[in-house]
Amino acid sequence: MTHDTLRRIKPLRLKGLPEDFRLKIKEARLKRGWGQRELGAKVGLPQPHISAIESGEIVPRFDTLLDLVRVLDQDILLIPRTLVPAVQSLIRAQREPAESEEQSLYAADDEENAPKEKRHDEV
Amino acid sequence: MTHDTLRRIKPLRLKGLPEDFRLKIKEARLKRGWGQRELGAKVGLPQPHISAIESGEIVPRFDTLLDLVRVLDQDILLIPRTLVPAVQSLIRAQREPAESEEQSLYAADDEENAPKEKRHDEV
DNA sequence: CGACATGATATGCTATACTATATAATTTAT
DNA sequence: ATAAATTATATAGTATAGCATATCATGTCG
Repeated sequence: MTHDTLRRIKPLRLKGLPEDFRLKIKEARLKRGWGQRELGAKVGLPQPHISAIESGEIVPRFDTLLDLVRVLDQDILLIPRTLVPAVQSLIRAQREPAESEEQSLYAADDEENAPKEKRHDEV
Repeated sequence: MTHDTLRRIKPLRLKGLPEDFRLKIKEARLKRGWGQRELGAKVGLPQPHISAIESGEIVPRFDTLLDLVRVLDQDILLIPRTLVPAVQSLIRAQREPAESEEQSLYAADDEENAPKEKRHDEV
């Protein structure tokens, strides 16, 4: 019964973390030019575990998730329901380039670190 | 700097959820006049487990926590670090009565439901 | 092509969240 | 003070997150 194979064409319903959490984590990781191994190392998790979290194979403990998002310069907050839309638009506003005629002088620069080239002989 | 964590003689360093999460959950529960048993029932957890979560004895899985806060009319969001202060003051603003000369017409009414009297012969 | 980096999968083991239940300890009400 | 409700603790079993490691598949680049 719980097995409904309604695997849409798209999101591939899994039972792990909410999709937006998974996507944002992965996106933030890639934006830094980090591999799963590198991210895992920073927080003390093995690469396969990062893979399992990002793919929704497992749902991590709260503290594990918190560690993860924090090395990605994010945080997890408890938000009253009525404030959720406001907070989300705040986030979106920062995310999007702030489209006006004039570009703002400073890029919306969160976690916008140079992907930092990595050589193959580095540990 | 941050909010000086007054780890006095008391708090007895636990490994559970962050303290503010635990306190806010408990506060929201009490505000509704719910006991641990009642809260647990709404989300399918036994009372001792709620106790363990609130007291910091354990750190729950993310999905468990999410279920919990949602029946308390709250949500958990991923916030970019730079936005955290803004979001927090948004929350505080709503929390606090908005102290001005004129009171606002409508109370800052989140989760501000009548504690709903309960009689002892009720199931 | 071959060397290498990355991510996905698999296995065995350990730690612990979670379930279910009972009961003690506290708090609140009458 | 007694009863009732609420919360904390205890025990035992199950499910699964997390750890460590190896391997496979894929992609990139020289």
